[in-house]
Amino acid sequence: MKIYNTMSRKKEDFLPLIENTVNMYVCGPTVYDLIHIGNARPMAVFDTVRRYFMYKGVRVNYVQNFTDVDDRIINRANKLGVSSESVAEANIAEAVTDMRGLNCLESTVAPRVTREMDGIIEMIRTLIDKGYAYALNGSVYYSTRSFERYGVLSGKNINDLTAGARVEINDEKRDVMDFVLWKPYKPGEPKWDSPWGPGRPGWHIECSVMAKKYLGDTFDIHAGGEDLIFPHHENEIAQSEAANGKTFARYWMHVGYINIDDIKMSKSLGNFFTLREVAKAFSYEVVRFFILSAHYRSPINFSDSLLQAAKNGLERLKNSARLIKYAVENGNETPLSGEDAVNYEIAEFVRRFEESMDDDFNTANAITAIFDLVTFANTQVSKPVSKTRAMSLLDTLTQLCGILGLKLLNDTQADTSEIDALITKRQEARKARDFKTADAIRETLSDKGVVLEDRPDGVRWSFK
RNA sequence: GGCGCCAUAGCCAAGUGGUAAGGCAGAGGUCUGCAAAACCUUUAUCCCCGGUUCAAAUCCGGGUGGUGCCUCCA
Repeated sequence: MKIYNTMSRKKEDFLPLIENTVNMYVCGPTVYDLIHIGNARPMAVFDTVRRYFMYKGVRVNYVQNFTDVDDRIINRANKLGVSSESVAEANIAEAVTDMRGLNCLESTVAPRVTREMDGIIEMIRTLIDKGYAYALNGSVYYSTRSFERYGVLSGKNINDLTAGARVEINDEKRDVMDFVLWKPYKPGEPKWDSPWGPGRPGWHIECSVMAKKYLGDTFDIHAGGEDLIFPHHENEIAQSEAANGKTFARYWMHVGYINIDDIKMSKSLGNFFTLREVAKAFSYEVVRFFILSAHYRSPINFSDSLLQAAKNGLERLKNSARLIKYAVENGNETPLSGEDAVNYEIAEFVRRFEESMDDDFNTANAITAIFDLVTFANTQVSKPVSKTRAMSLLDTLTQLCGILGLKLLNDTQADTSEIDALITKRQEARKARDFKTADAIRETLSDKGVVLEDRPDGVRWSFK
């Protein structure tokens, strides 16, 4: 398996530190509001990465944090006249709802900054002791120039940065490129005690601390959005490697941006959508499918028409699952000739799927393999087919889609006798050429989520 | 100013040396009371110029256009 490593800027063979276990850390959202679709991309992508590892028989320790102390949360809380804890608490709950909606597996650990203060203070103290950080007037700063490798991940040179960076004026810092590890308390903000006085941690230190605590000094994959490469991940490396004296993450994975009209979605431009509103207009599943339909490192545009196209494509997969399921329930009991050839074909689709996923999680190509499987399966089940053959088609399709976190069949149960009665009634109407009534009944059934197919051999129905 | 990325059909999107996957949309066909679904057929020489090579969308150089990071952001 190959993974593109942002650090080396090339695809590398992936070799986990511990056999059969992958430790990965994914930077999670800052919970000041509902998460937006930009947050949804790493969630969907790295959940898929995780599922694929699991499919390969590898255990995954998946850590995704919630940043629950931050300027924006504080601003929000002050605006609403409530505590920042309650803002964070409420939005974590919302984020969890959204993540479940996206069908993301629960994190092995979902740490929160506010519960990790001891570790944070500990690491800051270590950095000061080792000469990488300095305390000043209640603040603690990291001295970037003390860390020789600073810039390795983003490919930036400190001197180039200082030349053009629009840095806020802060005469206090020894160097404009230094970043804050501990911020002194200001009225209206939450605070924790520390050796440097009351205050709160800077943004970057939290991930260094939580990754160390839950995954160790060195772990396999550190993941997040592309916009975290600099300065966030760069700073994490500086902190962790300086404090621990070891390699931090061995592979860095970053998802591309989500754009609106080819322009990056951003807070400052205000051109963003919450995941909640998009899921309402389409569905979480469509969002997930849409995200996975492009390679995770490419930027993707977001628009209604693109979502609609994704929705239609996903519909095709679901229809296929329905057709195959019907064949599973109604197929021949005894195997037909040519089962071996079919099994060989099926294995070939799986092989192609894996080959694509093994190549830096190329979900776009993996989906192609699925579509080809679907065409094959649809052809198979349009002819007489055995239960066992239909079963292996269905198992394969649902398994591959399951790796992508897509559920094709919904398991809603309803009173089928009522449905059967309506279908009988409709058939009588059709026989009498009373198509108006027949179509009305079809409409009624459609509202119940029942799809009808009039076939030469009778009516077939299934839940959508 | 420094450092990057991208440019493939109407739309989206794979494809890093051997003569263009897939999806959506469109067109035609099979099936059908009409639908829906499905299946079949059909729609590109890969931004431009030059170079390397037996061979380039794929490598190199130049250009054009777009965009990102250097500030909070997934």
